[in-house]
Amino acid sequence: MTTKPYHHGNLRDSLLDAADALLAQDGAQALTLREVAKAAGVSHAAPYHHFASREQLLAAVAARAFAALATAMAAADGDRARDQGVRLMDICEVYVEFARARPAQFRLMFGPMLAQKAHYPDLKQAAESAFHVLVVAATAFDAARGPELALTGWSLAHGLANLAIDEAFTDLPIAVPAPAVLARAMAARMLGLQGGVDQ
Amino acid sequence: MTTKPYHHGNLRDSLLDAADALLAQDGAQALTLREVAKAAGVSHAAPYHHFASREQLLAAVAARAFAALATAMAAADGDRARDQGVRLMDICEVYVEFARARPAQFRLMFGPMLAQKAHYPDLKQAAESAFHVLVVAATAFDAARGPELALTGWSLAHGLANLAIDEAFTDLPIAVPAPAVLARAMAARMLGLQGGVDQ
DNA sequence: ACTCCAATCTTTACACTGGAAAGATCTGTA
DNA sequence: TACAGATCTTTCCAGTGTAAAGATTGGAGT
Repeated sequence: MTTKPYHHGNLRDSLLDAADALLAQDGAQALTLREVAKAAGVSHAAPYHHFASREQLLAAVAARAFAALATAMAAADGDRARDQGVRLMDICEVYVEFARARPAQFRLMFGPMLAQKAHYPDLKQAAESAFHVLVVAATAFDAARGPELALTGWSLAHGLANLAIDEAFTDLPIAVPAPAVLARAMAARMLGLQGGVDQ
Repeated sequence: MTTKPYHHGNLRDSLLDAADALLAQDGAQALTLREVAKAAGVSHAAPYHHFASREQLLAAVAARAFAALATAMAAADGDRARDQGVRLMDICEVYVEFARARPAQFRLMFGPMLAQKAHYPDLKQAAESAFHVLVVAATAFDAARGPELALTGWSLAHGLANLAIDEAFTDLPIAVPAPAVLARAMAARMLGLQGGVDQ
């Protein structure tokens, strides 16, 4: 039998992984440092040697999630052969689907807990690198209106993503298409292309 | 000297008021039931005779905030003489400005804490009544595309509001107009009107 | 090989939180 | 006036984040 070593060896990453897993189950609200520590197989105070506080741990988790989002958005933008407008629609769809696939992570990224991102430089930079993908794609579509399109597209995708995972669209007195469809339709309208959902 | 009565008399509302005030100061994260009780001048267990849990108290606060938002939106839509498109732009602007004026309340309304609104019927109804104002205004603007416009406008305003209070627009490598200006410009583009921010 | 230091992890302790339970006080109604 | 229910307080408990101090380990320099 292999006796457990005193030193974990890779505790920092293990804690982040454990927190990620627990997050998906119960949401950030119910995430406990002690549970994270237990899941990683260490004592409840061990995390403090890698993170100054519970918030810092969560900020690190959120930073990793932002990196994943940026990667997914960049992948959607990756196929340079396609039409530029389609690529922007793809980015919006990926954004919304990311939120729907990882609602707890998405809420953590933008939620009130880490609202003052200025306190977490790494987190802020990770968030900006994701936005940067959108700015570049929007500028490629229309150099003059690029920044405005990026802001509008971000707002659109962000609002849709939030409302979708909050289930604000369920039991509404009007017919609502699937989020992914909505994302493409809204993006198309924003770009001045045809392709509205109702035609 | 008037000795304090054993019965508070209007504790439920006082608790909601106190919670509202504390919310604006420190955010929902830091809001403590015991502080709320102290602010209302009662013992720390008194709130449990009016709210089953901390979450229920916060849900009630959020429901009141939704009612206030619906009122503000209805007021923006109130002047029936104006152009229908302008009224929709007004609603979007009011939505964003509400979030900026009461960020903590706004985050509470849509945040993860009360994500499963199905558990709080009053809250859900209050949220839907606010959305209803938008649906009616959008349908008045364009009967056929009303629902789609309402969903798009809501997503747009909601995303912009969230990003604005998260200060996601600060230190961005592009020039960003004031949120209220952005709200009007985005709404105008969505409606197919002129009035983009860059012209 | 030995020493010593710094990093890593554990143990112990504390203040604070949300909530349960039981008792005290008041208010309306018969 | 008696009493029943609503309202509020007191007391208590488990769980949480975090601080502090001690135990264990690996590695660098001699």
